[in-house]
Amino acid sequence: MSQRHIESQRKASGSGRGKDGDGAERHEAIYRSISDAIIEHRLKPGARLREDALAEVFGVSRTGIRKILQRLALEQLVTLTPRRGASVTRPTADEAKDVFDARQMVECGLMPEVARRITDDDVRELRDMARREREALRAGEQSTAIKLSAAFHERLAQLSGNATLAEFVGRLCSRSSLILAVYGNAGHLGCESHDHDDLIGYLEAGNGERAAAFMGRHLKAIEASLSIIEETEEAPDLHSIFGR
Amino acid sequence: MSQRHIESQRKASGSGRGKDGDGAERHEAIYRSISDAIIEHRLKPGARLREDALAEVFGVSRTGIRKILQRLALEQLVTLTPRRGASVTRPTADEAKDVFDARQMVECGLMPEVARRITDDDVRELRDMARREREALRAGEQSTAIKLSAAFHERLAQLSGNATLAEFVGRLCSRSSLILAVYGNAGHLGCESHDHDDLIGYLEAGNGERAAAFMGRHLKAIEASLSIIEETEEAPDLHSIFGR
DNA sequence: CTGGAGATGATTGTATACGCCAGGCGGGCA
DNA sequence: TGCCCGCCTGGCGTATACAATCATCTCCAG
Repeated sequence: MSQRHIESQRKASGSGRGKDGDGAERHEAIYRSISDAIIEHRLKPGARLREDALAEVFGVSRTGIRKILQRLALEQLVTLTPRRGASVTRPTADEAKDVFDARQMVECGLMPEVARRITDDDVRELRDMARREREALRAGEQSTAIKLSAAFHERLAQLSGNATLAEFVGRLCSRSSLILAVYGNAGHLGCESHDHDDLIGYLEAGNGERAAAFMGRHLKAIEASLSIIEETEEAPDLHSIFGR
Repeated sequence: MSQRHIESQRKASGSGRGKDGDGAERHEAIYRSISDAIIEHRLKPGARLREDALAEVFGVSRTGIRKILQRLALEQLVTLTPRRGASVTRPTADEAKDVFDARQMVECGLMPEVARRITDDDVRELRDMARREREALRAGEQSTAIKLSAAFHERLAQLSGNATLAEFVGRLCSRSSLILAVYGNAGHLGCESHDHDDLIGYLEAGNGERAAAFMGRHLKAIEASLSIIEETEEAPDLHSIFGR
């Protein structure tokens, strides 16, 4: 028992607490680690996630890993095939369309309410997020930029005051990140340079209609930038598709 | 090991298979059993769900029950408090508002697409569902009526062809059922008599706009029928609020 | 009589052990 | 030589055992 816990110490990067922490918090941290790795494309779609390996890396037993994996599966970030284990979800073209249609409906629909409720503090926060995203983009840190972009959209949804829809948008953004990993062009990242800044401007002016329309175009632009040309791929791709 | 499986036999109501089935299917069945019980108000908000008890009732070990409970928690049908176990979620007034706002946005937004895609077979199926719901209502079978009503809305969303949004609507409907259990008036059930039939009529005519507007009024009517007068209740209510 | 502290019991959280199934591989046969 | 069948191993699914924690009850002191 103790051996494992000792193992876990080396993983706890920066965590000063000597024991193994609260447990629940550790699981949350692990969940976020894996989730971030997927969203940032450090774990690519199709990558297999073996329970034993994850359990060893994070210094917990398979039980905890299984719980986390199931949560990720429910959010459709990983796919759980009955006796084959977990792997990072590889979205289909249909799913991609569904996700972006859903975002179109929900995120645009939320804009008027956001414009109505937004405060100066919120505007400041959003501008800061947009700035950091731009910086990451300019620095070539794609991983960070992708995560920040998703975070921006999610934060925006939260400002509507509807927690249920905000959570939904959060999930859609996560899945969008996966979709970008599969169908996105390398050089052409999700959100364009100052789209987000322009959007903030409309919201700050209280113009929900303009914001909604702009968000619509913004999402359409992202979707259009995807190259949804799936299937009919050669042997080497089969290799990666089937995970090994 | 075998003792437990023998125990499970008595539970498997009507299940002819001698062994313990596929396992995954059994879990799915248990999940649906609990989910249905909650949606049909046979398990009331606040009811505690002890793992041991459930494990014994369904003839599986706690491990499987935990998995199911966590899934239900992610769908917000049950609440998992850290070391206190699981209980049927008691929605707050804010959550109720969020859920109905979300339904307003998504379900109405879906109507045009549904009107565009609906087939004669779909219409037949929907009419049948509406008829069964009316019959259940007339027979005084509230549980059945509630479930059928939720199923109707979910099926409707599925007809849009967007699986992601359909799943979301399904969850919203489940939560709505919970909300009705807490804030609904006894005599005044969720969906009125032939609202659903009228809605089918608009869809069959391909009139998405009318259908969306009608759906909007339909949901508003349900929401308005709620008596969202929470808190400031006397001692006996405190008793039930805190679950024991 | 009341408030607090300790012990006890109940219940969840975690880890481990075992069984099963699928896929891979080697040998045998056509 | 090519195909098919059987074994074997790796990894998941489930159950059980253990440990930790919180609530409650009781007893004692003020």
